[in-house]
Amino acid sequence: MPRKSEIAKPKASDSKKAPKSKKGKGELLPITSTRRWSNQEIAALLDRIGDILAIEGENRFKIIAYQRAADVIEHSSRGIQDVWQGDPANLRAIDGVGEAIAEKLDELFRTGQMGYYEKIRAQIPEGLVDMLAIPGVGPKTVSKFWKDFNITTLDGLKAALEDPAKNLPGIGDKTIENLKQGISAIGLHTTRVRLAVAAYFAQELIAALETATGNAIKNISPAGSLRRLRPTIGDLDLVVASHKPELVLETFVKLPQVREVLGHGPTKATIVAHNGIQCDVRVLEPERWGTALQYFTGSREHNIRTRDIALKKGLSLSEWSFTRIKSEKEILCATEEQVYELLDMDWIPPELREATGEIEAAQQHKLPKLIRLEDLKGDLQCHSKWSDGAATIREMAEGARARGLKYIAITDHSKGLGVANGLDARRTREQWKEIDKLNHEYQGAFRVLKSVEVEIRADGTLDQPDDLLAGYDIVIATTHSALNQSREKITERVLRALHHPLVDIFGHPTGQLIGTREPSALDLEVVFRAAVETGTILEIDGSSERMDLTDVNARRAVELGNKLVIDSDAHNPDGFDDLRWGIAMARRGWVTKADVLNTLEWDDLRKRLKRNATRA
DNA sequence: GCCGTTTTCGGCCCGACTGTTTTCAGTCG
Repeated sequence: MPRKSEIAKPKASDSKKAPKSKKGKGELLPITSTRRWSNQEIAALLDRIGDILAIEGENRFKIIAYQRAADVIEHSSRGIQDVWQGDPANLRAIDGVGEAIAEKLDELFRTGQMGYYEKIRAQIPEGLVDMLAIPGVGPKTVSKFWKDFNITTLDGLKAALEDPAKNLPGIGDKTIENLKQGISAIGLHTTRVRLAVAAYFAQELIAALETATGNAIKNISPAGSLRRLRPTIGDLDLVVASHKPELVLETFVKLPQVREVLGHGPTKATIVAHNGIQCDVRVLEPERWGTALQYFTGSREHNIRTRDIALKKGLSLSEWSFTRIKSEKEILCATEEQVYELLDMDWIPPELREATGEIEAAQQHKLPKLIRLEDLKGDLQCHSKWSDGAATIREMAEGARARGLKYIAITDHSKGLGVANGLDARRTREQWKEIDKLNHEYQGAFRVLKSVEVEIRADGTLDQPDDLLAGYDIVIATTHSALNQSREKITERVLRALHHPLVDIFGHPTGQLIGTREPSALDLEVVFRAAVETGTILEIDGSSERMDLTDVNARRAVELGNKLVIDSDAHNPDGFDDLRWGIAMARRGWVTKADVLNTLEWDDLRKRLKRNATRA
């Protein structure tokens, strides 16, 4: 939920110095030439404008307008520059983008410059925005440093805080201490962790808190971006229903996982755990569970919209309750369903609460029926000891069976990927014999598919000959090397593979590794259209490091008519549990069961494959 | 700066916690 940690890393491939807001050391621009702008960069630029305006003391609603536009653009499933198409009027269709911002973005796309930004950034000292990165320091404080004390840089502030002779009226000892700590902590609390890491840690904290508080806790749930299953999590939010909030919070801040207590009041506490994850806990009475959980799940923008709808119905909505504005009478909601019902909406799955159309859909009773984990009948990417996996094919099959799956494709790597002990033709045919034997044993109760994760070479050719590719049940093609190719080059390379008649699936399309490797420069819009045209299926790789396609990309792909598969990319039997992260991305992307082909039985799925369609 | 099933003007979500300028502004979520 926190605005300031929602800023995704700009694409490394797109710019050397990308716009950044609130995160410190964010030298912005220079904007010098026309090029392609990622949504993240545009959002960061608009946020930056908001920051500057805030320091200047501008009308706060103007600042909010820039922030909201940034938020919408960042969460958009389409590249804003693609939407633009040379006409600012196209940008006006984006919620939160009006005439003024549309004109400014138009100028940015046409000229590579934004005059307004250049103008306002020249009005304040360069270093002021960097100081916003200090936790607890906002625009008013920065403005005070500047105007009252003539402090305009982080280093200047640091020196002033250390200087006993420096008189800083209005800044007490406690604040000075907090500022010193805050400066040294810049960047420490802003790293987002992967969804899986946050989810498992939340489980651990919840178990510890429940054990330590006896029966004081009536209900407890993750909220915030974790409950919405965003690919990465900034802060961990937990909501607790209890009649003993003091006891719960006293216990919480003393848990062994806690490194530092940042705040501790009667209903709320904030801590930093030893693993560096910041965690907020809120406690309310069980009678208020519905409004509490709804509010803390967010997103921020979803809440603003829902509260606005409440206002139009004469109701004020907070985490505590609804309140009739005229009579000041409280209406308590013990469930989230009641909250949405009072707003005349269907209950909205948390994964959709990003203010990207779910509210309108819920009002019109047109929410999609999202895919569920139990809808999956098979997994079309996993690995065995034959390449870089840790288990035998039999062990993998048993792991999948234990989770209710009916088939898996063993997709050990092709030989070009030397690091992964890739298979050549001879070993491939040996592996097929083992699979045949296993399938014979299963007698139809389970099926192991002959498959390969074939490497798409830098020039777009495949790493295995066609006669070998023709022998598999199904083939998934992926890129692992030369991921830093230019947009044109890597797109052309992938298109070549999509047009290959024996490539059934294009796996983990962008090659991203969350927090480690940015997505490739691939033009997904072009790739998605080509996949539809060629009948190539796109993969959501659920491995918690990949989650690729991500939510917005999956949504766009389905909008364009693509079919998907959701795979675990498991390298050991427990790896099949990663299917849940793939499902998370799919659900966030509004994906339904009908969009995902491995919800089908193998016999039905087989008929949908390109290799079999083209033969028929 | 954005927006409209009351509005093209006049609104814009709501509350917790902290520190200090002791009654509330600033920040955060």
